Amino acid sequence: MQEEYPFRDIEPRWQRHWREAGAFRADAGDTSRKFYCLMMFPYPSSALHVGHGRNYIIGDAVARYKKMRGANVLTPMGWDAFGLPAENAAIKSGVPPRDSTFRNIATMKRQLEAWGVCYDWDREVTSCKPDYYRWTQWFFLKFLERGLAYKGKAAVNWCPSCATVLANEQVVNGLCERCDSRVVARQLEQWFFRTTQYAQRLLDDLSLLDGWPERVRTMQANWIGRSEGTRMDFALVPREDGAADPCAGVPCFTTRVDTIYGCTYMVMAPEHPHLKALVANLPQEREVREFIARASTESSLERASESLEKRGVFTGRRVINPYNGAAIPLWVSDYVLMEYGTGAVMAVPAHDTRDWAFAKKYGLPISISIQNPARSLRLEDMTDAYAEDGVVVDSGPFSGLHNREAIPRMTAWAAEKGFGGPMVHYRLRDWLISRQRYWGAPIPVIHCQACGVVPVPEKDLPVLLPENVEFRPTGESPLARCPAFMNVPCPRCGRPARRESDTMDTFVDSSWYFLRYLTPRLENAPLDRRVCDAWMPVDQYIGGIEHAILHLLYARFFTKVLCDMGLIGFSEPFAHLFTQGMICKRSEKDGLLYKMSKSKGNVVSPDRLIAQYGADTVRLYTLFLGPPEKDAEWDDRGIEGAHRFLRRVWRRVYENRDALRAARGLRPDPDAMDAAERDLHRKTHETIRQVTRDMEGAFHFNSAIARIMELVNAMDACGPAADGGAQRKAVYRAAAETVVLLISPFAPHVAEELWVQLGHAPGILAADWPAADHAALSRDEVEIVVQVNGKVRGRVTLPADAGRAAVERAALDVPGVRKHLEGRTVRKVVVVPGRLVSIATG
RNA sequence: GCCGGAGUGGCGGAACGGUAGACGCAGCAGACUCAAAAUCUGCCGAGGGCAACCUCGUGGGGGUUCGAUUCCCUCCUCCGGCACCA
Repeated sequence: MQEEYPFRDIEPRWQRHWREAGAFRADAGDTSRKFYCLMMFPYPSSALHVGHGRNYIIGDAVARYKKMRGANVLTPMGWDAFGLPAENAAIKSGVPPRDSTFRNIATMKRQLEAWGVCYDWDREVTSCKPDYYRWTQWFFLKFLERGLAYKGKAAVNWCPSCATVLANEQVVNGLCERCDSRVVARQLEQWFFRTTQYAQRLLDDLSLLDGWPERVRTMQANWIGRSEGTRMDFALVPREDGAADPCAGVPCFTTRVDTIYGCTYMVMAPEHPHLKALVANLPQEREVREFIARASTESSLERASESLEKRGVFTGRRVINPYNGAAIPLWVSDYVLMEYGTGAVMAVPAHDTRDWAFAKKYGLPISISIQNPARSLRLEDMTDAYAEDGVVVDSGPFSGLHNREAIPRMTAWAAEKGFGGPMVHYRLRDWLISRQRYWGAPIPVIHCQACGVVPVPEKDLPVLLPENVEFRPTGESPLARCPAFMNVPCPRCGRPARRESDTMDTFVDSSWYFLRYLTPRLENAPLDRRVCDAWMPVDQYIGGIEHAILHLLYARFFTKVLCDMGLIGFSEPFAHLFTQGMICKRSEKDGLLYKMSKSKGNVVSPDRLIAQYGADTVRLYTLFLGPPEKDAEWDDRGIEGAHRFLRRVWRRVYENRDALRAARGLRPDPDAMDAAERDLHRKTHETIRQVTRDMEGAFHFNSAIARIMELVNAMDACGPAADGGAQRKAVYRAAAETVVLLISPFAPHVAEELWVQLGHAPGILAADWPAADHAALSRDEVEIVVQVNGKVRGRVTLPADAGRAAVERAALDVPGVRKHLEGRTVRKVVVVPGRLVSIATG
């Protein structure tokens, strides 16, 4: 054994040991004590930085801890390997996406290994490999069969500068994430998954996810955005010229039907499908068409900007308020959105702020139909809409009701009269999965002149991505310019046909990878239900908060669909979710804190730090930074402290090697200990208790590590002399072994090495996690704090079993306490056994 | 605007309603050393006092309690999510 901590020698050696021993290979057969520990699989972008590391280090610590607790742990890893960055790199550098992706995978795999993070690599999955995306395509076909996949026209995010569509998450505040150009809407034929069909179940089942952070559940609930209200049809006043209309009426949705008697006009979105027909050949047609044209050129950012005054024009048409029969004007304005509700709203300026502003601007009538509790609302005093609750007034048979009471009654009335009724609306929209991009799973359908959209027969899967494709960004999928790919006979009629050139959103790939890990090499099916049902749900899922909505919602949706199809027997994929905070780093330029990322140029590579300090130091520091669910600031100086600590642990074992060896087999005997030994013995077991609590609870590894540091500090106060007593050695050895065991999930290499140095067989993962001995936690004497009027005025040491009366008597007798009681009468004494006495004076 | 989360030393952060600041970083002093590094020891919220000690202190204000960083009300600030949502 060397005096200096030889991490450069230890770490590669143990990494090889774990790999060769298959230390992380799960026992596929026995799932009675199964623990599926999953980390979100990464996108293989160039290389990992220490910010990424947090995710893997947390997961590895959990997996190691669970193994020591005797669980059959499954920790697989794979690659979310399709995606835009590889393709953009190909446009820039000419390196094919496949090449750069596999090169990046090799780099990241090496980095993970150097970190000492272990996986069952036999189960590795790579979403861009045909044996994986074949099944992604298969799921698409199954969705298509069940009517859950469909093609429809939709507005997509279009970046004019990159000449491509962007995913929602690539649009930041209306700007392209990469080039900061304004994103505009474009109408394109797109493929969708019908997520809206599952909106209610996705919402309801959130209540089953009590192992999820509350905030993630809240975010999902907000995203689904269930809103209960009323639907009603406004009949059109027929045209004077007698011309026919495309529809009999205009449906609209409201959550405030109680205000309907105050409705003085109606507003349509510029994109409303019937709008142009409604104004055909009217004097207003020209103005309306100009308005529509102008609205269509605006970016969503411009349209949504609060500062922009809402504009609108009168359509020349009127509609009938179904409640009171009033004919009211129909306007078109950009403050109404086609994508929410029905694309038309009833406007109640007296009780809606936006309607108020619009009515004021265009001189539209305003009419009060809800009174405040004081019944003091007067139109001439109002400076804004009254949107609060109140009493319904001037509303026919509903006048006099409280507005909250009126809502169900008025809704029922709509149903009774047949012009509307209750309606539930969701903010959630169908999932747009088309991408006009090359580096994704091709959508497996064929377009035939005669037969229309024809699914690729299952036996022809996978639809392979062609190689040697040109990547010029033109807005059309690169696949469309690849004749060898595009031209195929129609599977139905045999005539020449063309393949779909869009590929699938990469979130489709990541919606089922956790199932593929369970039978990664299965050839005739994507999964095996028996194996899935035995291992699922994932016991602990660990990933970044940035996936709180998209990935986690899509994966839940997929799981429910697969469950409905009978492919699996459970409907929620992730029982416990842990979302770690981001690692940030202060910018050298402006001194501000930014998320560590390549684009911000503030990344810290693990490679150099591991070379200089070792993986255990980097791991320990990463976990010690702060509570893992919170963002943390990376400061290179702090890493010295972690290294110093490991060096100290190493040296303590080295310095005391003779005593430690001599104590093998000796058991600490509380009856034979002196006071210092008993303190260390107690500290050892207190540390076990506290660290175990941190591991089981909120994963507060930072405080777990602090506890272990305290134990090492305590060991220094009770060092064993080479010729010292047997008890001293035994207690010290027990403390040292405890440190090694407790530190092993965080700093596994040094723990493995010291475990062997302490005379154990290699393989600390097979050792039992220590258990706290309650007898060791007890004390003969306790220090009691004495408070007078809430302030600490003294302490007294008493036998632990002293009775209340004795404690109180002793407390009142402490000199510092007596001083503060002089001239006062004791009003009340509270005794907290073993802790304190609180005295209140009159 | 709505919904979450958070405000504690110079810094990261600890504290089942019970001694606020554990643990670490940075800093200061000392030991060892020719010297430095490493290591070890001590100090390290603010103010007052020769000292024993005293006062203040967990974003502000109020409340519950013998006792509040912790529970309740209210306000302020910051961060995150959603947002012309009808």
